Amino acid sequence: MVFQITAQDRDSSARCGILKTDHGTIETPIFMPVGTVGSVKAVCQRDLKEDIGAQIILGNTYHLYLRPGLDIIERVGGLHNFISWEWPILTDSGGFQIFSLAEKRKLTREGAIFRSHIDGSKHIFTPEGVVDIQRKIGADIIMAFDECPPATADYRYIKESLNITKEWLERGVKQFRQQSPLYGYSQLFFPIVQGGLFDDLRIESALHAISMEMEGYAVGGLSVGEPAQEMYRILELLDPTLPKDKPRYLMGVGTPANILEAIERGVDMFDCVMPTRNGRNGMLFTSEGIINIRNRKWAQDYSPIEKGGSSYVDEKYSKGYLRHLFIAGEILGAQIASLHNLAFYLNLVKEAREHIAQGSFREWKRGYVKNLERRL
RNA sequence: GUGGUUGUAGCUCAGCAGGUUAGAGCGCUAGUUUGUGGCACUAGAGGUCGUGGGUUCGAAUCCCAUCAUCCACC
Repeated sequence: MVFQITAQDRDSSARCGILKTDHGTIETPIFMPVGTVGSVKAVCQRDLKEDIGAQIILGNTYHLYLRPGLDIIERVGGLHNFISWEWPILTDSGGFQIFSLAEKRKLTREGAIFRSHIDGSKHIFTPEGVVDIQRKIGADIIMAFDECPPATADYRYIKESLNITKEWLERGVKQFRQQSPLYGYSQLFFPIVQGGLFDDLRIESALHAISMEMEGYAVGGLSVGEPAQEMYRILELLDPTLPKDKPRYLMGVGTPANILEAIERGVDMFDCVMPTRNGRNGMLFTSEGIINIRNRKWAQDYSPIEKGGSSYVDEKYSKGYLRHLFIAGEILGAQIASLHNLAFYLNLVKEAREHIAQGSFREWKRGYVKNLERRL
């Protein structure tokens, strides 16, 4: 049993759980900071762990495979050792990258042929190969290699794509079962549910994924441009279909409101570049709403970034100082904003956990969401 | 004092054999960002072209004067 439900909300599908890995347990619902190339951009590992309490971070198969390369990671005993992060890591398979690098890729049944964005060299990813790569990277949770079609794709395209994703999943699972971990700790394998915005394809994909009997399931292909309501609809559709006793991971989502709405619909795990990417560009998530710290109105605001915020930077530095750092192009600005935003996200899911445990999740969420998207 | 140089957006400059609403970079103002090719991207504001005359259908552009600037020589 790697996943245990510890609390179930009365009037929604929201629940709390504990996901066990050999690098530590993860309390769900959880937000996982994205560390694509072995670094959560602009945030050092000590701050991630000791200051804001990150429990698990992401790496990316596509990026790590290209740079620094597997031999370098393998020789030091895996990504944890390489990047000095001794807690859980999940690696995305690179399916999304192949999709977002559309001009340079070529999909075949065998796999995806693509060119490196770094040096133009040609590579092929197969479902088996991607499992092997993630074994070498040594992630605690490894993801199936899927095709992530655009939101605008029509039924026929999505159906075709799903056939490939299903076949690739079976091959990936087979490979995963045949190979053992390389570094003495166990690894989990999560299939990815696709199917676009079409109910029958989503259900088909979910049932197929469930038949693999893995320890957790991901929902992919959402938040790729469709309205949020569509995403919520799909989650509601999948909620009764996916096994209750396994963690559900909604890939790439999202805004604070997206996350709370998804938690209500039974999702346990999230990742998103938004807190770090937007943070680097001067956008801050606060309990009062969203602020663009570069705006002139903050120039002489000497109040803390966020009073009572959960990172030390929140009270240590003023908005006016942070604005100055951004206007001056100082790297410290990106560091402070990234840490603040991640702290906000991690605190968001922490509060969600507390309210689920207390049975007050829905009322709390309703009030909270109103403020969240407000622009200050 | 004499000869020459240069004055165009907040800054640095382009435009000058005369011709529609004078441009660029940076800066400034605001917006975008959802399994990270991003200290990125998009948009906007801002100029009596030193000043005053003149030539011309038409002047940032040609002529004269003047002011400022820098250089060289007395």
